[in-house]
Amino acid sequence: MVEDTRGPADGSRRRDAGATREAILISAVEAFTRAGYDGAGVREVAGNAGVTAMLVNRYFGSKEQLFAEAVDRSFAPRTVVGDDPDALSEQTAKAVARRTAPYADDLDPFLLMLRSAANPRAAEIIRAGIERHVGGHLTGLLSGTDAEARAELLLSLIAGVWLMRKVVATPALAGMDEESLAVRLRELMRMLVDPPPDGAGP
Amino acid sequence: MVEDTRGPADGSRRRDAGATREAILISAVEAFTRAGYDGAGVREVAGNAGVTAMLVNRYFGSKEQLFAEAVDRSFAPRTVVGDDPDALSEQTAKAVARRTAPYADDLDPFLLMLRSAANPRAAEIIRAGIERHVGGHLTGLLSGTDAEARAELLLSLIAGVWLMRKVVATPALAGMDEESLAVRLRELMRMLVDPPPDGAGP
DNA sequence: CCACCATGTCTACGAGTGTAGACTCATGTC
DNA sequence: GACATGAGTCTACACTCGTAGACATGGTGG
Repeated sequence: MVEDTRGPADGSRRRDAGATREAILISAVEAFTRAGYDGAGVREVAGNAGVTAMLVNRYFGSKEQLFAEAVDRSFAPRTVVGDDPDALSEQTAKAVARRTAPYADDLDPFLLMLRSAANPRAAEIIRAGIERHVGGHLTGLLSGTDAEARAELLLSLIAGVWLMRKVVATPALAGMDEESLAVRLRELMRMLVDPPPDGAGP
Repeated sequence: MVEDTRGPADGSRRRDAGATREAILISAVEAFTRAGYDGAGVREVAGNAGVTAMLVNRYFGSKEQLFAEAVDRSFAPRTVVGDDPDALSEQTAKAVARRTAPYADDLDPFLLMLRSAANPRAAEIIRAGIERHVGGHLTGLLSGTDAEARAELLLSLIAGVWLMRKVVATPALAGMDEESLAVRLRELMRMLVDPPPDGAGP
């Protein structure tokens, strides 16, 4: 009886709206992270959740709204940037180096962003998600002038490394060991975090 | 007589294989830069070149091969990173700040990359294109240890800023004035270009 | 015990995709 | 002036996409 390919073993979860909705959302995060907004289909998301495509639209309204909730779910936990302002450079650099290592393929919000930003609708949703979850939080951790811009530059650096190391897979960066990368990144991040260079007064 | 929408006014270029091929390639660079590999269709590329979709495949074999040639064409001219090793940080920082300004919407290879990297086939083609055109050139400009990795980190920084400022359009970075951004970027790039920190001898 | 409503599925549509084969027509040479 | 060759087009196929409406079904309150 191999009738059902994936999902909850065809008998565990039946007629449980909350659990089904959750399963769809989790499947959506996984699919959007792996293939991006345009590359992931509603049928694929539904299939990996053990339901039909129509149920996705019944619960989430449309693919776009499903993506919006998936972005929220993916960006909500702070897995990359920590909470301690003093150790921000150190911890973030280590986290980026570790989570972009070749063996690690977690479900990172950065991967979801990089693979979905090509679509303008998706890009707008991502922008809103960043502003709501990470942008404000990160800006609050920084002190000095241009905190918001420096926070977004920090995100730019992280996203760029993620892109080149994991998505495009440029050889030297993809093969770089975690320690060396963490050292380089920490120095770069220190420049954005610690000393606000500021314009010298006249 | 508004029978033909775009292209060479329906009478200028007729039965000129070379010119037609060139027109298709230019149209492809524009379309792939604006919408990415998945977002741009062969019919759209053909239409903007004033021909039919089939001619594209007749000249380029397939959409994938067309994309490969478009990547080559887009990455060949060195418009962002200069040729002078001494002024590399200064010139590159200024170029990035200027070409990611809100008013500027040129046909940048970085935009093409960012909007196409979601597709794995396209990502592989882009990786090859970077290695062939910019990677080696940039590595040659750097001296010291880990030149290749530092070159790719430089590209990561550029790509990240391009992504956040132009594609995702994060507010603070999108609205940042060119001068301030150039200053920040120059300092960050100096750290990757000028002094190879190197491991201190034991 | 039965009816009801939420939960989930089936069929289908219209549009769009990349691409293959057959076709038309202009152009240059004998 | 007829004809071969190459430039370009037309029609069509097999497929996927997101989504709408009608239908089936299971758990639960009366």
